[in-house]
Amino acid sequence: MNRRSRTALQYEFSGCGVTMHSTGIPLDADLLAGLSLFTDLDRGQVEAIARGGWLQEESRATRILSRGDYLDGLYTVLEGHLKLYMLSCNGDERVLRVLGPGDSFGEAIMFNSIPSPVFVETLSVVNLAYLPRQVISDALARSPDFTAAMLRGMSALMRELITDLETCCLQNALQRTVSYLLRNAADRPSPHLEVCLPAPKSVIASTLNISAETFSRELHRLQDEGFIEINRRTIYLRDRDGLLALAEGTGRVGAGN
Amino acid sequence: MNRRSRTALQYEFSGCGVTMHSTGIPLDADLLAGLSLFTDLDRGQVEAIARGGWLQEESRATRILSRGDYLDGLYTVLEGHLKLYMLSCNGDERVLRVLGPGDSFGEAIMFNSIPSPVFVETLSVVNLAYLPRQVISDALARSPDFTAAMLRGMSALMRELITDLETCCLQNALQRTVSYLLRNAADRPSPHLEVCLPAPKSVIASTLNISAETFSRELHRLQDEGFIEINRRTIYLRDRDGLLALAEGTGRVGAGN
DNA sequence: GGCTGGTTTTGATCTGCATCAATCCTTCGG
DNA sequence: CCGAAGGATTGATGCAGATCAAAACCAGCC
Repeated sequence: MNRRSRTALQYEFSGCGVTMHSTGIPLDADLLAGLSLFTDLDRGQVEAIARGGWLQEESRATRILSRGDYLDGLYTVLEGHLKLYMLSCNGDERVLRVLGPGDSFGEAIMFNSIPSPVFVETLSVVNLAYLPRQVISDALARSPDFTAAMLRGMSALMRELITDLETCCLQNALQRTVSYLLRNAADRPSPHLEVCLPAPKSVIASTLNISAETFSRELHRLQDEGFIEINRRTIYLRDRDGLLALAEGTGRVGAGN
Repeated sequence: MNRRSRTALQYEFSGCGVTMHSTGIPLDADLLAGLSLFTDLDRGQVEAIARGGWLQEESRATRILSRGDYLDGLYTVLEGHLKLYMLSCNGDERVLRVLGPGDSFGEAIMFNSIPSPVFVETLSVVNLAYLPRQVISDALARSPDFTAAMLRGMSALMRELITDLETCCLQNALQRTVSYLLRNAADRPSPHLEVCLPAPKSVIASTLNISAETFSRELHRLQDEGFIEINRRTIYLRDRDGLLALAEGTGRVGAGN
């Protein structure tokens, strides 16, 4: 079950200097400058950050961070996708979120020097920028804009976590299913009301914290009532307003009796 | 359900000879300096912050913040306790956390200029420091230590939210109860294994996402098995290792048959 | 075609916890 | 001392969703 893999921690112990590591691949400052966290920085500062960090290329299904790990820096995703998840004591996996380019992780662990509460694993080939704590601290001290961007980013994350908690604590299985559909249909242009599940139904169910069976049942219940139409992994929304009402808890769906 | 109460208790004290801001009562810099957020600041900076903000005295059961509200500053608790909670569509209350002296709220709303996803209400008479955004921004720009403290605080909050998610998604009622006890006993010096609940049991139960009845039952089950001892709102941990095992899922507790 | 491995569906059953309801136990004010 | 009003406890009952089990579906592949 535990696929062993090399993590960034290897670098931390490889040398005693804070500045450059012979093991690290240099970062491209242009790449960094495009990320929202760094847009407010001037060129020189981005270059300083790029010099202080390094690129990490990871293959698919590599564990980057385990529960309990410490981190003396943070990661920013340059390319690819990762999942951030927790494990229950009996091995159930609960995916918290999927990270993509521009997302960061490790801030909370770094700033507070606490062990990671979560696992992070690649879902594809991934390019990461690793930025040691000192580099971040320097940038914070030098640029109020960077500080503001950092605080905004963490605030946004907190907001998402609260939404997750809300979803998982005070919505039932039907509402969670409907919310998911609406959330992911919203990405598409307005009349194009279809959702293509990016993963097996069992994985989607896991992110909604319901069993695959229940997820299937709820979807088919929605289909029977004419709210949606299911075709393999593509789901067509036929009655968006009805679905919205269901998500709010104001709508009604047949009890199946 | 909504107990209306006066939000302007402050005026009773307005005649004490201190000149008033039109907006509020001046803050005591000494009080602020004692809070973890401000310990790293030098005296002059704390005084500047105190001058920029003001004291807000609130009576019990007063709503400070509602879902959807915007906030152009943040609150720090000086005295008393508040609950930060969400409401489901059918009116069920889910308490996210209980705030006490030294805790802050509103950062995420302020830094990101988003409407509040949560409600905040006093559980007792409460003294709050309100600090406008500009005051905080100035302090951040002036003091890297303050920035660091702020980031640490937000990181700690995020950590707690993740723990909450973990608690509520992959632990059962007994484990949640035990985890709560262990988490809050850890604060105290090592041999002093007692937990004093900062709020009525029903509020604590809500933060654990279980009903008050279930919470009571689990506590008494633990007491019957000799793991803890209950005395009003104080709970003595008698078998910490046993409790740890229970939280991990490796321990066993009598099924009551 | 038939075989294999993975995903989805469907039905039957089980169970943890909520909910409802009654009682008891504290404060606290008069 | 009584009575009222919140908590806290305890028991009885119900239900949403998990779990178990089996079938159906759906590739790809020899």
